[in-house]
Amino acid sequence: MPRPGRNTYSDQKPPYSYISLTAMAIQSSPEKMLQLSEIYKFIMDRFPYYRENTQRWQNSLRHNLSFNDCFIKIPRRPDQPGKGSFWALHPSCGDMFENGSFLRRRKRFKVLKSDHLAPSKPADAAQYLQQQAKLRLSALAASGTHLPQMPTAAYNLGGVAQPSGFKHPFAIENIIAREYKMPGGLAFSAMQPVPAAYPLPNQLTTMGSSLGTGWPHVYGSAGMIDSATPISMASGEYSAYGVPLKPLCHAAGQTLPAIPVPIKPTPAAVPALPALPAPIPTLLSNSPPSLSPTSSQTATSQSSPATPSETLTSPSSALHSVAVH
DNA sequence: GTTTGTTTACGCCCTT
DNA sequence: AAGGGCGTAAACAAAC
Repeated sequence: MPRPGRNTYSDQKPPYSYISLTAMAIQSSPEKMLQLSEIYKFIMDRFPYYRENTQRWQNSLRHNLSFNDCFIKIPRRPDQPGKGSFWALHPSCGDMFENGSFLRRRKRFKVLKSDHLAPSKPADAAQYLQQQAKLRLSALAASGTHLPQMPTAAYNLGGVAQPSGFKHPFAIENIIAREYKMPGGLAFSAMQPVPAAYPLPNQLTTMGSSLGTGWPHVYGSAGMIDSATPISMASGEYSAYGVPLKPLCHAAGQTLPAIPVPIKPTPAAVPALPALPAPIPTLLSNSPPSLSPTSSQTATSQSSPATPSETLTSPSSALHSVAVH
């Protein structure tokens, strides 16, 4: 394990799983979706450890992309040929990581494969999502229920803002933010890791939000994606994905209840999702689980039957996914 | 031929 | 000890 105060961290393996790294990469992108090669690049740019043995870890990473339901494959548009698809995070996978920490998942994110309530046609799916979202929003409005905790908030309808609460030091926004928020956009020197140590995983349970100010194993680079840049959701900037809803379902052949909503719908896809707010707030800006340190600890020590994934405000909540153990 | 994606298998480690 | 998460290897297929 990397130890604090050693400048060799930079070459040591980061304490993040491939799932975490991939999620970071995807979340750091303005469009919340990346091609495989871009994910590779993100990781290699930031984590020197992964500049070696690329065959090994990239194979593992691909395995994770395919194996884990939390990643969804978004096909290219027919008019934008190329190799490979785009990868995005499943809208409901936000609570995979405890307190937003990307060290180790609390539970594995799994999409239920049988859901007779879920529509099978893309058009139906859109309506289904829309309906569910409305229902849940209505329920919320009626009850005054508090908003959900985690990244599913990225799919908040109407851009309902969450108060900025406790952010786990290993949460995506913290991990990524530390880099590009360097004054003047300075990247870390390759041979001069930041002095402060990053917290060891086993320290997490006692860590406060003030910990982990340095990320010696993380380098910035010229190739960094500037996730701090305000995300333009102008429809004219929509890029590659045709977003036929069906192909979004992970694993061909599966009749998935989960219909990943394109984070940034193409004009072509908009008609299919008429009621979905086009600009979906970014995960980075909304992901912080509105957990106080106290509540997060509670969530940690006692996994209540009602998981945070069962949120009530977003279309994604209509996606019948569940964290299974 | 290379890259991308899927699947299976195995072992290690941690939590329960 | 059992179960689950994770990392790794490997085989295979499809797309480019």
